[in-house]
Amino acid sequence: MSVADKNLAKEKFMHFLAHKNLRITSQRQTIIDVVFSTDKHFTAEELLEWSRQRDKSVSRATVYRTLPLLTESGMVREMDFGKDYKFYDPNYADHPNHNHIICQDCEKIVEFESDKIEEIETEITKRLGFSIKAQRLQITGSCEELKKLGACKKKGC
Amino acid sequence: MSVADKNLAKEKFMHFLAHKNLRITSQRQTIIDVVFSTDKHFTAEELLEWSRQRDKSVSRATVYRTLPLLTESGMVREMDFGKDYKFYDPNYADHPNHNHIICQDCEKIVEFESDKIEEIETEITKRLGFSIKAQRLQITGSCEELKKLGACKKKGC
DNA sequence: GTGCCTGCAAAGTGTTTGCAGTAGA
DNA sequence: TCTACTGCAAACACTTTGCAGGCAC
Repeated sequence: MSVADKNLAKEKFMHFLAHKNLRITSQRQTIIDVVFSTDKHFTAEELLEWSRQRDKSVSRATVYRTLPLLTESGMVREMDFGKDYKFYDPNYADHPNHNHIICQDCEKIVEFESDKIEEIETEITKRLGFSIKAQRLQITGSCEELKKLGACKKKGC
Repeated sequence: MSVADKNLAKEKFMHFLAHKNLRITSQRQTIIDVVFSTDKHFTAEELLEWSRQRDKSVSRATVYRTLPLLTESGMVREMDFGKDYKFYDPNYADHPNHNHIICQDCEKIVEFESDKIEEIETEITKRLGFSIKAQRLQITGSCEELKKLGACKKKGC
């Protein structure tokens, strides 16, 4: 995702806030700057840490209160791999149809797209009568390092 | 899943316990009976409730300590839909490749199978070099009742 | 000035665990 | 007998919330 795209997403989010009569406080500004300056997937705790590096006054509560706004706006996607904590994906705005594979050891997350998912959706709609709101294919597996070495050197790469 | 299949799964699980030198206590027996007498997906809390109806002495701790054994044996599958609690699927032994669609209102869960998922897995393995351990395609949508009435009458059907 | 927003700390929720007594094999 | 197993309650980890003061607009 290019810098220009990132800035566009950021701007859209600002509009989203304005539209809902929500204020752009300095803490929110910091959090937004952080989110829209990375491609990395992150956890709430990581977002707090990164934000505090720029502005000590950002609190855990504000991070947790801002994350739902980010997901509601569609600029960030929440991901749940069945771990205790959730991951957030800041690349969602540009690629709303991608899915994820996570390494079971180092938790490296790789994105991918596949037309076949849409095909499955069509199949489901016809067969079961559900209309589909959201779909997420989340795959757990071994990255190449884990396969070769039996363990990954660093976590959360 | 037929009654015969259920009993087979139950028997397999007993073997699994015996093989690991684990005991069949009366509480475990109750939990096992409950699990292998339903087709329904359930939560830990529901399993506790149902078990207590048969035997008051079953505690929450024992339920939580037994669930990992059930999943480890392959007779039950753990499912995570991003809700606070996990669901467990007792129909996994017979249909190890099925996936789930959950209604966003009443949380009704419907199972389905599709060859396309395997195709996606093959694609991933080739393209990204990951080997796949587990996959969960989780679809959220509206069941027919929700589509027609705008809301579902009962939750957790 | 209005009321949304903040940090703090306490509360909440699903799940796990230490302990001392219990019971299966 | 020998230990795995049990219930209980406290502990846990992540997330949410009540409150009193603060700040964007």
